[in-house]
Amino acid sequence: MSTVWLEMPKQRPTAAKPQRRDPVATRQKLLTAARREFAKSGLAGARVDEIAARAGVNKQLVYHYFGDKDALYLAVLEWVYEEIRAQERTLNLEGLPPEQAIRKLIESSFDHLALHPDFIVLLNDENRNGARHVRASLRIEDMHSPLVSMVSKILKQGVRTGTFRSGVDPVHLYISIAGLSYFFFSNTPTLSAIFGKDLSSPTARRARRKHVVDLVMQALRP
Amino acid sequence: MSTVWLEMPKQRPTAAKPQRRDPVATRQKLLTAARREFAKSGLAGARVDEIAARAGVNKQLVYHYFGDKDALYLAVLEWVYEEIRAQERTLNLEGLPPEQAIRKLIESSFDHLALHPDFIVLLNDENRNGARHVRASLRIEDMHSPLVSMVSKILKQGVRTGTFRSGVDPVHLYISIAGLSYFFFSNTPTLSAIFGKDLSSPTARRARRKHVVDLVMQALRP
Amino acid sequence: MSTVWLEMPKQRPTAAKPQRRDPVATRQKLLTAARREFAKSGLAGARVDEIAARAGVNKQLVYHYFGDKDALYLAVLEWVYEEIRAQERTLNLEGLPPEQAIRKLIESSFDHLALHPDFIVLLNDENRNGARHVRASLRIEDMHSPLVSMVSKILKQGVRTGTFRSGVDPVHLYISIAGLSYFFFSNTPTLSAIFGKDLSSPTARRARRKHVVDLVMQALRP
Amino acid sequence: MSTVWLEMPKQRPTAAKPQRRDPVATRQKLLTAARREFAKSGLAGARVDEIAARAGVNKQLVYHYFGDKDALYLAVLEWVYEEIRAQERTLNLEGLPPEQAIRKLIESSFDHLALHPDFIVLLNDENRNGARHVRASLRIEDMHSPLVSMVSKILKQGVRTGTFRSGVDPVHLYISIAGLSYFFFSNTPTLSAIFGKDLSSPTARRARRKHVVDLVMQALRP
DNA sequence: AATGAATGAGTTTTCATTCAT
DNA sequence: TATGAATGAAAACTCATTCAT
Repeated sequence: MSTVWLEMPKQRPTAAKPQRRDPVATRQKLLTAARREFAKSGLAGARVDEIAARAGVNKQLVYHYFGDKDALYLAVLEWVYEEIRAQERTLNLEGLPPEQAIRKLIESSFDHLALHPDFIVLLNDENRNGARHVRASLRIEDMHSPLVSMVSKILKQGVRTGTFRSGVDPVHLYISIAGLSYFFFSNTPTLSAIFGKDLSSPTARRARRKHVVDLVMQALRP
Repeated sequence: MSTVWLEMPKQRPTAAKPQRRDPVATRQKLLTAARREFAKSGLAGARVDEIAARAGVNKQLVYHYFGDKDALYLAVLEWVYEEIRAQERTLNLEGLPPEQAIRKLIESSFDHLALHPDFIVLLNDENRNGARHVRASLRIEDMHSPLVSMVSKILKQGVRTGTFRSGVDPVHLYISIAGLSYFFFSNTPTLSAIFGKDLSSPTARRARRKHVVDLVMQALRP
Repeated sequence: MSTVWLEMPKQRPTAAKPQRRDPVATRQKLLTAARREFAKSGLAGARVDEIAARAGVNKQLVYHYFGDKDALYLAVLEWVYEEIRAQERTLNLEGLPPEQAIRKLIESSFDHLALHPDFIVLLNDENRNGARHVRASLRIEDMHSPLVSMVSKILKQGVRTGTFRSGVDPVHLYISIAGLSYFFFSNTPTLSAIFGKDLSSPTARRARRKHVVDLVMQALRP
Repeated sequence: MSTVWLEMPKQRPTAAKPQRRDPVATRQKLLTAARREFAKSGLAGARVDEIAARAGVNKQLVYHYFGDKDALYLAVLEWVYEEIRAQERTLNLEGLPPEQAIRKLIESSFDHLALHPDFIVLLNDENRNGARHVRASLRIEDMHSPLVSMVSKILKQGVRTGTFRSGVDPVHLYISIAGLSYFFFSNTPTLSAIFGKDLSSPTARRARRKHVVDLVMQALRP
């Protein structure tokens, strides 16, 4: 599970004294700070001042490196999308038996959200305004997930081997797998309040993870 | 399915001289306008000016009737929660056979979101800030859904009659039913962009509805 | 010669205590302050903060009453144009003999600029950007000066009575009359510096006034 | 008529390897860019960034070569003043008969403004702030126009030969000659708008030129 | 109840200028 | 000489909220 975005920008190894000017590091610091601020407060609620302060740099550099608040938001979105794709690339579902492959997909999908709660918040904002940035981004367009076709392959294989029932649409299955985890993480606070039950605890998470895996696996039985 | 919020503000009754002052109507106009504005722009992005303009009344009345922007937001939240509970009360699942009951629950859950897309947006914002308003609201606390215990009953009955398998947690099943629809509606824009496929069309919706019902029903088989 | 713009906004006569809220007065205070600031610093150099401070009101009221800086600038332009037209309307050249009429026109043209030095500065900025505001203004469009046709009439009459030579284009004569004064006032600082001679003194002005009148009158001799 | 400022920056000479560093050329490129930017936007409206971009060099070089924005503005002013003096030096009015001399002076004055429209805009800004730069410039001080004394000589000679009337002040005549052209060019946009007549066309210019020459020549008749 | 004026504290963005390489 | 990073002050404009009528 990648945690790249939490790492500090690499120091140039040969530099004796700490670099006072390091554009790459500065850009990364801004991006990291922006990710946190946007996740905490949304696009409209985020403050450029706050982002610069978190990054420990001058506010003007936001404009120097990214143009404006909106472009910075897009850069963050591209980052988190790249991150999720990177994680997907590490799955290597191909060699596995259908059942194991689907199970692994569900679990890693759940775990990714658990590890990157900001992803959800960023996406929610993006969806509210009609995916304006995502649709405009060439980079994200190029990141089309290979998972749907993979899910399709796995389903077919599973049907062939008698592991899965037929008639399951791979796109919708993928959406379901994502949604079963996404909604849980996304709505933990209101669900906890409504049910009077803390769903953010590790125990509750484990229970949810198990439930999601079970639900999907049972649903796929022939 | 209640559609109260789509109704036009009450017409002035039969008074000869058009009534310039109508507190109830004014309050409702503000609430309706606020619901739309908050749904469109989120809590931080919503503009009090815009709400007043949409309602066609003076901005000061927002403060007169609701105190401040935050309280208005809470009032909107209470409204949509009340709405969803009202809808749930109309279900009358008790008399139905378990399978039909669950199916009806899933479908009406899906349909409610389809009809009230703003509900999702409002909840997302609320969840981002830790359900601050919901937890503070006594009214919402009183609206604890009776559905969980009902789902529990239905599940037990289904197990008894051999319709359902055992071992399914009612709370998580409820969350799953909600999440399978919620995520689809919530993320339609980004999903459409990523999959290069318009998920907002009636056809796509129908397909999703069927998939969700199938998935859950299949998962509950013994 | 109108000095309207220097007057304080009228107090409401019946108000015992000074009005705390007087939209008309507030608007006028802003307009007056803006006129001075724009004249001093030009459109780009003027500061909205400074205008509000000069007017003694909150900066936001600039936006409340005028929309933005640009619209405020246009309002000032309309004001000074209206002023110059108002002054022209008071001339009553019709009844005068041609020679007196032209002389009066030259003198009052000179005097208006002497009295309203800001007019020049405002116009210069407007001309630099291609008369963007003037062309967009319906009010200024409606203020077409009646002077050109009047000059035309006077010239014709003068030719008929043998006072003036023929062949003088009225539009260009009007421009010349304006230009002979305008340039003097407009460029007083650089001309004074270049000629090493203070052209801003009352004596120098009187001399210039006489020169302009003489030049034009002599040029019109048959 | 000098057109130096329209020329492209000097081509790199015959050096085999293209010369990356050429202080003289860089300075000139900056000056040319600054002239255009100041003419377009005025001192306050001009952007150092834009000047550097137009010049195709790094912004820092503005400070390296000129100190600050203000000093760059002064350098531009000195340039245009030098240009106008250079043009005046080429007139050679001395040998001409008085009438021809004055006519030539008027025409070349008109033509210079026609060819260098930016001169006007630069001067307007300078005049608004009281000729601050011109007064501070030793170079401009040294450029005192020899024309006034020349006009004086021409006038005297003309009076002697019976060509001109007496009593015309040479300084004011010079100002008038300048003003009759200057105002026309300076205010073309607003005048065109107000008169509903395009004064920027070649035809309109020719008519204006003729009018100005006529007006002055007629005014000087005995 | 209802209106519009008025406010003060922000919020994004701009810009001349300086620093480090 | 030349570059691009970095800065701080200020710019236009926004916005929730309160005041006066």
